[in-house]
Amino acid sequence: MRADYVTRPREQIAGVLRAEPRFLSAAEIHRALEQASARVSLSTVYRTLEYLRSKGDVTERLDEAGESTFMLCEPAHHHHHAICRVCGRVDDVSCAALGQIAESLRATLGFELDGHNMEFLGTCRSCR
Amino acid sequence: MRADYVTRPREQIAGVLRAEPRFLSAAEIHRALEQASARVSLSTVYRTLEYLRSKGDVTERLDEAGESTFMLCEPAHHHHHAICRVCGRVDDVSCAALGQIAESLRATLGFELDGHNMEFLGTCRSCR
DNA sequence: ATATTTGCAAATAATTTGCACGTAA
DNA sequence: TTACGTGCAAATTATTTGCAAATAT
Repeated sequence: MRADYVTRPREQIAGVLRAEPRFLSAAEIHRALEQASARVSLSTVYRTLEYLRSKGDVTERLDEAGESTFMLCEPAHHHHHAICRVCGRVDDVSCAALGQIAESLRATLGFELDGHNMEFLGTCRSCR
Repeated sequence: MRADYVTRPREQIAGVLRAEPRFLSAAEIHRALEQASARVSLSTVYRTLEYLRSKGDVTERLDEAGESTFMLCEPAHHHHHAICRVCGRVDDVSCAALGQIAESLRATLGFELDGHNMEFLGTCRSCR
């Protein structure tokens, strides 16, 4: 589970992700494949998602229930997400204010910031 | 699993959380109880953590592996956490800049913000 | 007295893994 | 040809649940 072989399951899974720009669980992807008459095993879905994640093509997110969900999204430029609670639509959000926050954490807590997670939840423009 | 009965398991579990101001998994709490010769079943740990969470006494966090972890922390005033990668120590961080972020999301994306998660990771003062 | 909590063992559910077979290179 | 990927079924792991016995009120 390392080399970049181009296989049908990998293409089909990438196709589902490309068609649906929101976070999907392995089971949702598997269901989408079934509906498209693509016979791919659930284990292959898991293995392929891990492969894509390790390549940096896919972002993983733990949803409220603790399930892993995935979305095509190269994190080349570090950024965060505004996730619509209604439709799941995801917009990218940059983190401009982070420098100030890092400085404030260092000054008030002596805390050396080296990573962060931010998520914004709400309602997107088309769901209002 | 609702009423506020004061039972020994509940007191013992709260005791472990009080003694350890960082996020602990159900299994870690269970192990701590064993070491203190407190015989409490793992299911009771789970049920009690859910009870404390529903009361608002405990905050739940999904760690990197997707496991649930818990910490005593009434979210009376909404805030976030600076978590030390070395020792797990947690400091509270307020979210003062959120108003501006909400305004910016509304203006640029038409996104109506109604919730957010932020986590800051790094090294605390005593672990540097 | 009686409503609630607990312990235990069994059930779930998401995810991972071993292995024989299929496939891309 | 051969290293890698896939499918299947079984294993693993965190978490939940049913129920009879114990406990708090």
